[in-house]
Amino acid sequence: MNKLPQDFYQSDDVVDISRKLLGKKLCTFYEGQLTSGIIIETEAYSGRNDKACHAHANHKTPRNRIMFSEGGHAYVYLCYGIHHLFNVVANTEGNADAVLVRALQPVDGLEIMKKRRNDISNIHRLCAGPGMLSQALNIGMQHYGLTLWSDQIWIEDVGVAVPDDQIVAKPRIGVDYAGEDALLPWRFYIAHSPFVSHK
DNA sequence: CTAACGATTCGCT
DNA sequence: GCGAATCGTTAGT
Repeated sequence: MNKLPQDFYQSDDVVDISRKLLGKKLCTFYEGQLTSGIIIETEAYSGRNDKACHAHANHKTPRNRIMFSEGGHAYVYLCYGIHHLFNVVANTEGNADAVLVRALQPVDGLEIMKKRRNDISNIHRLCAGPGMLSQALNIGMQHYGLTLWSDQIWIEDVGVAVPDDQIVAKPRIGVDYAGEDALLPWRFYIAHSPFVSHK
């Protein structure tokens, strides 16, 4: 077990952190059960200039307050009243950047994750979206604000190196409301992976 | 206090 | 491909 150190998250380049999270392993431990997956797809959000970001123009609200903390915390929120979306808080205190984790290649606790996902049979669809992976790993508001080296949720370096030419950069999903910022190529995924989300 | 709306997913056509 | 589900957050009255 080799959890990422806090300084991994404290760079002021959230796009770089977003790319570097590809190939890392996101894990949760709940009721004696370990579930995890390799991060296949991410999106970067910047509080400073990015209209798609919840903390756009550094606007702080009760929901997004954890984004203003130092990097390495979990930012979880409820979307469409149904889905919990998991983000990695980045940068230093007062700089509200975050990385949305959008897809995983399932690794540990396959049967448990399938059960949580209503006995889905297609392994490629098990964690192929931000709401899906949260359901599979049982990520919820109980994780809001936890550090990513805690005992309940954490991210490991498992020695997987994703070469730059294997990283695809595309515009982010579901942020049409952000105007020109919706065009930024801040969605990243591992080329040819069958575990990537799709609209 | 009220109302509009999502960083989505699933089922049905 | 399309539309419903579903409710906390947010901004405005």
